[in-house]
Amino acid sequence: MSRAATAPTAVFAALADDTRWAILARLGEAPASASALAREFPVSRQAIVKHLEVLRGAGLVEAETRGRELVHRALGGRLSDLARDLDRIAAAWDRRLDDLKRLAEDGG
Amino acid sequence: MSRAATAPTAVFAALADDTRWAILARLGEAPASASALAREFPVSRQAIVKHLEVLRGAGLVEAETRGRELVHRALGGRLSDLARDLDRIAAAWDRRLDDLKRLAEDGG
DNA sequence: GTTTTGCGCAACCCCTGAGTTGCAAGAACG
DNA sequence: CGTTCTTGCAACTCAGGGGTTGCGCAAAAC
Repeated sequence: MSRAATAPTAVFAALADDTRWAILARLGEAPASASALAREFPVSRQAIVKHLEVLRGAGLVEAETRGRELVHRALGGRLSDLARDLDRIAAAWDRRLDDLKRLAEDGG
Repeated sequence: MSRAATAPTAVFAALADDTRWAILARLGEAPASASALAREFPVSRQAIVKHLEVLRGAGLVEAETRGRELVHRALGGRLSDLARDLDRIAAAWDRRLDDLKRLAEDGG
């Protein structure tokens, strides 16, 4: 229970960009290298590289050297962890909201 | 099935800021007005207002006029929807990864 | 061995967004 | 009515991040 369920803003920041999300989704279909992605996306290879670094930093992507290429693949683990946290947080909000409403009705 | 499970980057962007997340978490505990939040957080009221607008735009917060105050409260709905989507996406990634590995082993 | 092809580093541009201050207006309460 | 509290709009600053280009280098490919 030592996971940081308090402020997952770092992962959110990694997911908050459209290009980056597109790259991630693409890697979710099949692994690819930066150069390969640069051929598929309308941005430079360097832009792709930066995005991949961010994604790797957030634990959403893993890289492996294969030949002279650096192949990246999407990891579901971090994302499903996040999903679990978000669900718990959302439930807590709604529960507290209900408590407040109940108090107001009982008290009025 | 018309929900945009493809690119939830808008909601992510709303959640990607530490201050904004803190405000949202605070609203999850109990509703509050912008001025009230400005007294609790080390930023100006205007900054709070901007954050609240972003959160409202993302469907994470709802506002209601109460007396002369505008009271905001956190909504869990959007967040749990997002959690569901993320979980499905993560599962798809891992499934595809397994398929690829299986193919590689069978093929080799 | 020469020519691709892919990666890494660095410098640079530019726009967005977080934050600030200042001021005007309107509802609550004395 | 006057004061106070809260809200809203506007202009401004400033750092960070997405994107680009250029160059050098190493590993494959031929």
